Amino acid sequence: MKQTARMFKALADETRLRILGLLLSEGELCVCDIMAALQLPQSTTSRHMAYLRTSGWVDDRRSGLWVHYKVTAAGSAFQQEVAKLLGTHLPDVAVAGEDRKRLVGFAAERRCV
Amino acid sequence: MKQTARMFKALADETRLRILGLLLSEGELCVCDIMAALQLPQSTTSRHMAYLRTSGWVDDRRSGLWVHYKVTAAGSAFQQEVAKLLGTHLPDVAVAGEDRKRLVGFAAERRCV
DNA sequence: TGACAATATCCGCTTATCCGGTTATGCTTC
DNA sequence: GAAGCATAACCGGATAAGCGGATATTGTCA
Repeated sequence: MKQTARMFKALADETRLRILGLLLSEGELCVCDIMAALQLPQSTTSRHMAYLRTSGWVDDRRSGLWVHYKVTAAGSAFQQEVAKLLGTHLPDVAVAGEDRKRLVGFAAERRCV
Repeated sequence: MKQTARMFKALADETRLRILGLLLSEGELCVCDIMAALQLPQSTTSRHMAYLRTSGWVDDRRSGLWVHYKVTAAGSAFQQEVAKLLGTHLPDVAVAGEDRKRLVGFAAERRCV
């Protein structure tokens, strides 16, 4: 039960929901993408990514300087069901659309591989 | 998005998850049932019920001295999907079984209608 | 109306969480 | 191996959330 609460704690913050929504609709993104899309300072972004990582929502992959994150596929069956629901719901929220728009705008100057 | 975060905030606490689990498996319960099943002081129980009520997870029904709570059927489609998932997952958690057992034990001295 | 029972709210306290600036780490390139 | 960039960890302050005892509210029944 503690574990379940921890899992939902990660979803109980608007910023982390926006990040998960973006990852669910776009697939894998690097930290700089997320900073640009959500317009967050680096330290804030990194802290939320660490929270999502340690609570088992995302996996990271290092590639040179850049760290890429994606929603994990290794969670419990329950968690995967929740992720599926989030994937159908979050992209419909208005803020998520704006985040995606900013991400596209950033793609031009994007340097991470 | 804010609304979604608020909805998950209600799920980000172990006690509230236990309460919801109990309501999902048992249907309607009064506050004294929940106090007995979870072995919580009255003020703590009431505060969590208020939280669940104002965050739109439960409906209350007053009957004389007693207030009965049940999981609402009036939420958004998304919320109802989440509730369905909770209903299949929460009862499997060990603590939930103990809560149900204590509830049965309390039934004898139970006076609320 | 007065005593009592069930629930809600208030209060003071402790702990958790969020934030952004600053500093540290780790990788790459020259 | 030094410089530079992307990311992570740390820090201190502000806000929010949890807790349970005390008190208030609301309903019941004699």
